[in-house]
Amino acid sequence: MSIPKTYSPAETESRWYAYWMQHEFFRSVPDEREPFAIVIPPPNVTGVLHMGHMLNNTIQDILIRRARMQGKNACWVPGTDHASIATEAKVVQMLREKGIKKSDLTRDEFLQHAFAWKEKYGGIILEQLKKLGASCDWKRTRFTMEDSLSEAVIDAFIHLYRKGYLYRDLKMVNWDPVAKTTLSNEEVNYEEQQSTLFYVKYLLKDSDEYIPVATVRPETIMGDVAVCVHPQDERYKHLIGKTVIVPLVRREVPVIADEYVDMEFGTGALKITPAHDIHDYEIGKKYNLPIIDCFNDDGTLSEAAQVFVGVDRFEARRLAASRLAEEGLLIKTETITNKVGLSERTNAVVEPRLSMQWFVRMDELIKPALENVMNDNIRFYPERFKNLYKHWLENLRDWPISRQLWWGQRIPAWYAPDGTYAVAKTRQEAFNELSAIIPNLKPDDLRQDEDVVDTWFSSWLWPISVFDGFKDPNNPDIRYYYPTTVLVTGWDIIFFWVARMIIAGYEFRGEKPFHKVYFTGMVRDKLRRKMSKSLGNSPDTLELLAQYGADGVRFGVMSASAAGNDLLYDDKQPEQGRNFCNKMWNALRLVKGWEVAEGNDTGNQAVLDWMNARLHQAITELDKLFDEFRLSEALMLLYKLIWDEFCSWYLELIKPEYGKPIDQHTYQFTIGVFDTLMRLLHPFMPFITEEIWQHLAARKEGESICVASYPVAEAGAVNSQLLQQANLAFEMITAIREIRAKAGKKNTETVDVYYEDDGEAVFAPFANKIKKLARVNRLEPKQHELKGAKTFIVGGCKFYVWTGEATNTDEERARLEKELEYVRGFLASVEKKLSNERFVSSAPPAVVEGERRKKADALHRIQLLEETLRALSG
RNA sequence: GGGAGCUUAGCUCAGUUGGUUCAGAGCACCUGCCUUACAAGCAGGGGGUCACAGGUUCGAAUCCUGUAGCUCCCA
Repeated sequence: MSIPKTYSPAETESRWYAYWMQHEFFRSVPDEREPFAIVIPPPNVTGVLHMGHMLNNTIQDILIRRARMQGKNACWVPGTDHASIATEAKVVQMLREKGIKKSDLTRDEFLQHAFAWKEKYGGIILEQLKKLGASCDWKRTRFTMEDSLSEAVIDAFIHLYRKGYLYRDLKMVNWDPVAKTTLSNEEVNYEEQQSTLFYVKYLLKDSDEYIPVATVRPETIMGDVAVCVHPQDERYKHLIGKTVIVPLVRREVPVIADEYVDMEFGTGALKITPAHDIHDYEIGKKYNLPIIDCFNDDGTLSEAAQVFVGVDRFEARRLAASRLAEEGLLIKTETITNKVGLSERTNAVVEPRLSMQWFVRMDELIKPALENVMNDNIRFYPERFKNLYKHWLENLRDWPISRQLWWGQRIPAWYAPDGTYAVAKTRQEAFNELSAIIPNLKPDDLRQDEDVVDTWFSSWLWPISVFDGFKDPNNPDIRYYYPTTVLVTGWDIIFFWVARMIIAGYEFRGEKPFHKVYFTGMVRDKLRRKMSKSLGNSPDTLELLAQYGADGVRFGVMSASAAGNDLLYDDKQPEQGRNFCNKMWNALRLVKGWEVAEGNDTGNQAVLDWMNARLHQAITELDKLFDEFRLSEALMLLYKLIWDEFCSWYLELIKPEYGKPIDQHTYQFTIGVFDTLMRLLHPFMPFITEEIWQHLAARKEGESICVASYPVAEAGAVNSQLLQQANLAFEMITAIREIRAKAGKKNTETVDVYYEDDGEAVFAPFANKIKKLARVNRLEPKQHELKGAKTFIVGGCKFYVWTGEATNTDEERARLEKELEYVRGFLASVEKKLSNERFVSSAPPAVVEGERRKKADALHRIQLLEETLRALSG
């Protein structure tokens, strides 16, 4: 049979993915089996596959494929998130390129464009996930803005409103003047910047005296309503209660005193601008000061500012500074470093702004969410994220959910002309409610809230809404799959999303949304920088998949990512994965290339038994690693099992001589082991394992490794004595090879090996295998003195290797003395322990016994080494 | 300012309830090999005072305290 020398993944992967889809192996419907459900963290519809997605989705696929093979009813629900701000920004830009301004469109027209855009581009990332091998039930694909899920959002809103958890309030919010929308605290990034601190004179009314006020924002002076000093500040104490003149607008405002002021910072006097600073707002509220909002929603100055009207805030800052200087009111300037909030979406400097918003009151809602994570009812992997979660929940503020956008679920609140409002599913319902209290109200008088809700207000319902748990709370899907088994996501959205899903789960269903949460780390580049579009340090994922194959890439991202730990990406990782594929491919070529002979008398039985024992030992270890979500360790274990033990040892041990056939018994066993190995590896590397598995035996149409049974460990198969003997035999082979290599022996040349006493017991079942792999001609008991032979000790026995020429005595002596020195040092440390009475009396007996054995071994080894040295001298 | 985490081989990191010859893996490096599955490979090899200083313990990479450096989160 002719199989190409190098494995090429591209064609193989698309062929098998199509086969899997055709046979609907990933389809899941409720039945009597145990469910194993995962809901995907829905990627942004505007998104393309990046490294984080690959890591995250590979992990989900590993868990779901393994569960499927274990006979569970595995259901992985895919979908996308409508991502209000990001998508609206993208659509606005797309329209602008076509010469259409958003402001020229009605809301409905805009939404039509947006949905058209989503239809065209919104599925790209899901197609890319297929290239990665993701075994989602694609028939279940959901979208957070499809009708059913939007209805869930509205229902949730109404539910919370009726329970008194929603309220409207004027609050200081983070305003993005570019996107013209509010941002949540989590969507603001703070960055250090160099800023100018302006020292400005606030003149006292009818006096030449002034209070110096330091500010980095002179463009907000027009909104000043007071100057505040510390009540104990000797510099200003006598001015409290007097009136000062606000520069530029010549407004008369009071000097007030509050302990909030830091006497050390700046001049110790603070200008109070309630409309543009959160702390000023609090102080303003405390002293009943007016609010003067001097900005428009796009960051330009408003009529209320009186000066620089229509000018952008940063330009206004320059203008204000120079006018202050002209008027002689600028004392000095200073450069300082301060932190400035930037919008995560548009990178615009965030403007604190007072706005009427809908808020979710969180105090009651968080209670079950906190309790059930802290008591491990929902388990976090790694556990340390519990701390972060707890800290956040305990310091949580109310959640502002209004977004001044069109793309999203519109808030179901209807306002009558007098401002009275009702929250209801439809205009008619709202009208029914309001007309009862407002005479002569007509349906058309009602105006629906212009805002949509925050995207997270829809994605927090995801584990419920994908199973239609709002529309039909008792439907078979939600009853079967909910709570889902595990959620896999990056720790960076533990607040945005994970915590809120848990809150929603308990609030809307009275039950947790998932049993376990596995947090992945962030993917970073070699310089430890988080991968991001703006840095351009993320590799092109599609190119990676094409270059190394999906299996290679999956291996690469998994091999270096312990749970919750960051992954430092390097091209070496998928390269290693690709090489691994090639290694397995060539093992297949070897096995399939053998001619098989009748008959069972093989001389391989000990090797087969060893391989079987090792295989089942490994399965047990793997199960344990999976239980603890130690996936990268599980993968490394399989890598070594396949490469080192199956390929390097096992196949070499049973490989027939060139041109000779292999016996039926060994062949069948080997195919069986190979099959088991492929099934164990399949969740990690689905494509190549399917390809090889299909080659190993004649399979029927419709058979697939996807749905083959996952191997189960047989405790009885683990023969520890045989494992021990094999290890000694391998040690011998390595020792002989080392001597050969140092002696410069060619592969075609053989050596002779002799042993003393009961040496045969060390390697008995593997004698002929040692001869084969170490290229040994004679392996016999030592009959006479062997002057000049090299020696090694394995399993407490001494072996002599005769390479055909006498060894260099000086070198050999030096080597032996070095080893002797090490063993003596080791012996000393063991004896020290054993001579300590408290060790002998308080350590577990097994440990003490182990130390005694070590001592005996060391003594024996020393004796052998000393003998050898004497013989060398004599 | 408050909190969390990290420091183990040249690099990236495992190391679970303290105890087996426990100091490991991968990559990188050195030497020799195109040995009829695989040079994307084979065989062999070198390399670490487990950040530092104390403490607990019969026993510490592992537990505790402190110090230094780094990273992240929150204010």
